[in-house]
Amino acid sequence: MEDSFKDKGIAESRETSKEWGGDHAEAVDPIVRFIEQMGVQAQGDGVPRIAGRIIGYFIVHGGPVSFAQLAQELQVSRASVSTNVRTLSDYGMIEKVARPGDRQDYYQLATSPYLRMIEAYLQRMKAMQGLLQQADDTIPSHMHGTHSRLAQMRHFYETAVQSNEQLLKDLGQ
Amino acid sequence: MEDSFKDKGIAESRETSKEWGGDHAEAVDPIVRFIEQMGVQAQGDGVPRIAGRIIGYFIVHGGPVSFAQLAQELQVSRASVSTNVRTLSDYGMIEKVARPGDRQDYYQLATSPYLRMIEAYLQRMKAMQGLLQQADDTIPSHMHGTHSRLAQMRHFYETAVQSNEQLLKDLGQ
DNA sequence: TACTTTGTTCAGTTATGATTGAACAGTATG
DNA sequence: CATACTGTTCAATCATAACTGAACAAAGTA
Repeated sequence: MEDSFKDKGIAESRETSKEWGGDHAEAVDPIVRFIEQMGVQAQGDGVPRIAGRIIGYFIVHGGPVSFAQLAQELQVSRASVSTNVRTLSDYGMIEKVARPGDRQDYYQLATSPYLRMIEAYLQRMKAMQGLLQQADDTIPSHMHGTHSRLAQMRHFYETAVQSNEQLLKDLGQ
Repeated sequence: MEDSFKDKGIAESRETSKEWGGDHAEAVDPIVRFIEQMGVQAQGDGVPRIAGRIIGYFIVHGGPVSFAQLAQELQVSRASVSTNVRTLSDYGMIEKVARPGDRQDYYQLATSPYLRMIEAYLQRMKAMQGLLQQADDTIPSHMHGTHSRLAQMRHFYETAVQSNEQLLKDLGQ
């Protein structure tokens, strides 16, 4: 771990903080706060909360982090760490790193974690394009209104895909 | 309704088609197929299935469609039509239209339904930017690694937001 | 060999949000 | 006025997916 706050974990901070039902505005550790917000944001984006929290954790503590550490600090089961870490790896947002003489798995943020998000976005748009193509091919051609609206929609996705592919290029590599 | 296929509804097509468990490749009406696929796609994008099906229905049958018609053709409760139609309206993807001498609510596809999708996307990205800003403001400044990663992430969202705002302009208006 | 550590898998639980039926309010129409 | 029609609201149900504990496999260590 590269930061000076060696072991400032979530679990720890939680223990020392007061009850949640407490009277008023709790002075929450900004780090815990950030990690939890990442979880919520992820949830809102249709991604598992834990995955979001893991990314948040990596943003805070960049360096290689062990599997066990994630489970402990984020207070989630090893099962959840396993599945979410795999998802995030498949996604290309984090990557496994080896540590000589240590049997544990270590992970760290990928070099360009965000590009992958765009790629996933692109992929969903392309799925939609396929769907539109198929509709265009199979729906009776005399339904002019339908085909015209399909064409309009296709144009939209065409443009959006191009724009995001450009963005991908602009973001380097 | 503008198309020649006056009343080719989903409900109807369903009734006449064979059982779902049937032996082999069912020859599904391409229109029904498209509408259902839109539902599935929507679901995958974190949008209620019914909302996706409604949009699909409007793409097929552009013209003003009545509230009751939606419930009937898509075979869903009026309650679901009510909530989803409201959501889609709020979103700006469809709009209510009046019909002289008819008490029912009619809806039609908005002029640029897709722009709104991008706008919603932009909004979520801006929420993330706010979150990052806050983290940057509150996390102790001596955590250099953290701030550096936050900066990197902020740069990403900066670029992505700009790109999508440009896309919005390109798509007219 | 027996024991520990580490990660995965899977069946079961829990949480969340979509969908519905029924009750309701408003409005027309006889 | 009574009745029918239209859309909304809300409590309850249902479906889906996140999350967990426990069993397990692999691989190290004693």
